[in-house]
Amino acid sequence: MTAHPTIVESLRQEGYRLTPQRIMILDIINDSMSHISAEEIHRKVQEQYPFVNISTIYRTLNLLKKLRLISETDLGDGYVRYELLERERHRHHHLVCRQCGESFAFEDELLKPLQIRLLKEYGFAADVDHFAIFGLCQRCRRGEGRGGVRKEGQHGAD
Amino acid sequence: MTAHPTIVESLRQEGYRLTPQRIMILDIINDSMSHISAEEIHRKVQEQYPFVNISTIYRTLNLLKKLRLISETDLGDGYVRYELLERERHRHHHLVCRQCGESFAFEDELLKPLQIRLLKEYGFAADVDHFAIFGLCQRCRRGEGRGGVRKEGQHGAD
DNA sequence: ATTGCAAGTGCAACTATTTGCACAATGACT
DNA sequence: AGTCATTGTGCAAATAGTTGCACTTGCAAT
Ligand SMILES: [Mn+2]
Ligand SMILES: [Mn+2]
Ligand SMILES: [Zn+2]
Ligand SMILES: [Zn+2]
Repeated sequence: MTAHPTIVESLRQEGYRLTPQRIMILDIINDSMSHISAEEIHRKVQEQYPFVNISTIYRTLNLLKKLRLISETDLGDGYVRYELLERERHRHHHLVCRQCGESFAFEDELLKPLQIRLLKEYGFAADVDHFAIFGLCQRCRRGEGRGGVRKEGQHGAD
Repeated sequence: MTAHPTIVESLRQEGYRLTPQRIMILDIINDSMSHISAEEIHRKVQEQYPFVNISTIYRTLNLLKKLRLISETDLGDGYVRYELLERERHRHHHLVCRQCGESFAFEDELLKPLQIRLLKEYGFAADVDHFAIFGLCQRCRRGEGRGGVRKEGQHGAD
């Protein structure tokens, strides 16, 4: 319970209605420690209230994304994943290894120079909310291709 | 006819079979002046040979992508689009305006510093083949929001 | 508390893309 | 030219995600 009241307020302020579905979804994203998929959100919502349809989840996620309250990212596991967008503190992005599937966070600071050049040279204001950059991690480059092989898809029971 | 013989050769050299489907698909991507979708490729293939299934298109695209012969990019119009990856010359990326939908190319050179820092500081070898960075273009930032409104989806007849 | 209506929801049908499986075709070896 | 193992293909069924439409609900004005 209690999605950042800040967020709930900003929703109402923008003229959007505070439905129980929206509040539940926000709570779940807020309580989730990391990137969460629509399917996972749907399962958790249904534990509380089983009549919520998956399309409502997607519609709410798209709204929150449009308002830049959450990020939407493909981290390469076959599901689009969502995360609260902290407006002030520790903005971060991810490096995703194509071989082992591991995901490493990196600081927003590394993207600032690019952002600045795009603005200066092209007048383009890049949305730098939450990137995922694919490639090969250090371990995999060294041939220490540890067990974990890239998995795509199929939401299973946890 | 005649997809870069270089590419056809590299396919055979890697031990993949040269089926008429693969050659047709490569020809179409090669002849296409810009980013092309799976559906568009399928339509063009079917003009020549109507029995090719769309799943073959996707499977071939996934193969060519794995071999880094083509790039796969979401340019925000609701379709994943494909393009030959020139290995040597003029590698480029795109800035996509979330408001007007316009797409502007920019040189790979701008991503080099980031690429180098990721390698030095994280040991991560980023695949920098063909990025699409979303944001607001100069015109739209200035409020000159020219007509064109963001369109998502629905492949129509051209 | 009641009303009215625009915004939101559930449902079913649809879209793009993936996958399992039985059958067909490639290309290496003869 | 013919054989054969293996790879690739077509088809149908599945997947995640979207959308039109009729019904419900939040909420502002009374
Ligand atoms: Mn993250
Ligand atoms: Mn391009
Ligand atoms: Zn790795
Ligand atoms: Zn624009």
